[in-house]
Amino acid sequence: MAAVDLTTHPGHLARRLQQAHYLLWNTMVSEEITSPQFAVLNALVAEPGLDQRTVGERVGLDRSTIAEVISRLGRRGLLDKVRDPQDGRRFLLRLTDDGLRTHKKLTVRTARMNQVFLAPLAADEQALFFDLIRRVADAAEGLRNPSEPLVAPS
Amino acid sequence: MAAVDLTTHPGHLARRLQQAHYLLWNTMVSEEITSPQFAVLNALVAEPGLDQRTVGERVGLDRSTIAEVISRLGRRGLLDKVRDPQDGRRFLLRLTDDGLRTHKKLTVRTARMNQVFLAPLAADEQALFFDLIRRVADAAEGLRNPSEPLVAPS
DNA sequence: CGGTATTGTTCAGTGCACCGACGATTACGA
DNA sequence: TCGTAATCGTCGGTGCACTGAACAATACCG
Repeated sequence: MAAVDLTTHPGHLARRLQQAHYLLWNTMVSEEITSPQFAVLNALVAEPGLDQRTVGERVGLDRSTIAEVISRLGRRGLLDKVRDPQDGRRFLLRLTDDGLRTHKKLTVRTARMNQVFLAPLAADEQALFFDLIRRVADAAEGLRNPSEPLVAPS
Repeated sequence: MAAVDLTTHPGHLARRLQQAHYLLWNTMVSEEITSPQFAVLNALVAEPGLDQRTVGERVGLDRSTIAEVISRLGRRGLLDKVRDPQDGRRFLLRLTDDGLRTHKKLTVRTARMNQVFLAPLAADEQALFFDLIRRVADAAEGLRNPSEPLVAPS
């Protein structure tokens, strides 16, 4: 009697959206490399030599998760992990040639997939779609670290 | 050099949105009951006596996942599982009193959480937000079952 | 210089999400 | 009616995602 309409719940919609994306990715992009794995490859193309924690920050994954993703990519020979000689806590990450090739190949397929995924929306709606989701996600992430200073403390 | 801007990738945004929601849920709604678990409770409030597969269909989870979620809810004493006397393959699911109480309590908190989550958007933007996400998710789900007939075969 | 705090990584535990394969049960058709 | 097909649930395997705790290395401060 007091049941709720889940289609007005952003969390439920977000989950369904991600699942839909997951399925499309699997059929149109790759069954081996997942979307989060591609995000890591992409971050390392942009900034080679990052450490794990920073990569996680770039793609939005916590320490534990990023460690697993990187371990899988390393096992597939797509990246190399070297201890930082300047700071023995860090591992510096760098794509292998295979990793670079894989990123290039998937970039093309990902673009095609995004077109199909967003096909139900007109061009201006797509821009809105990005804007709305980004604003909600950014705001919620901001709630996480209320202590994050916007200016450096004097 | 050929790195891509992930903020224009709907899949990446969807993942970030869901993560943001997950965190907010954990702090504002419940640390015990998760959002998918609440979705199952809600489906059983609306339609008591459903079988597992149908519940999965209602909330958008496949058989394996729904089995685990239901097993957890059963372990917590929130629902009962009874073999269908009419069809020995099925289990009929029904909330316990505790399950009903839990759903009621979480419904209130979930509404509050949704308000906070969507606060960055104006009212008309929220409606748009729902509409755009729903359209994309529905279309992608449609691609899944191309054999799904829109009209009953004669 | 030495002790404490911070930082980067790992590990254990829980939960969601998919696929493919399997056994049990029911439905359908020859 | 009897055998094949479809359906429901389970199981094993892979991968994402978080928390909290442990460990090692570095940084900072008295």
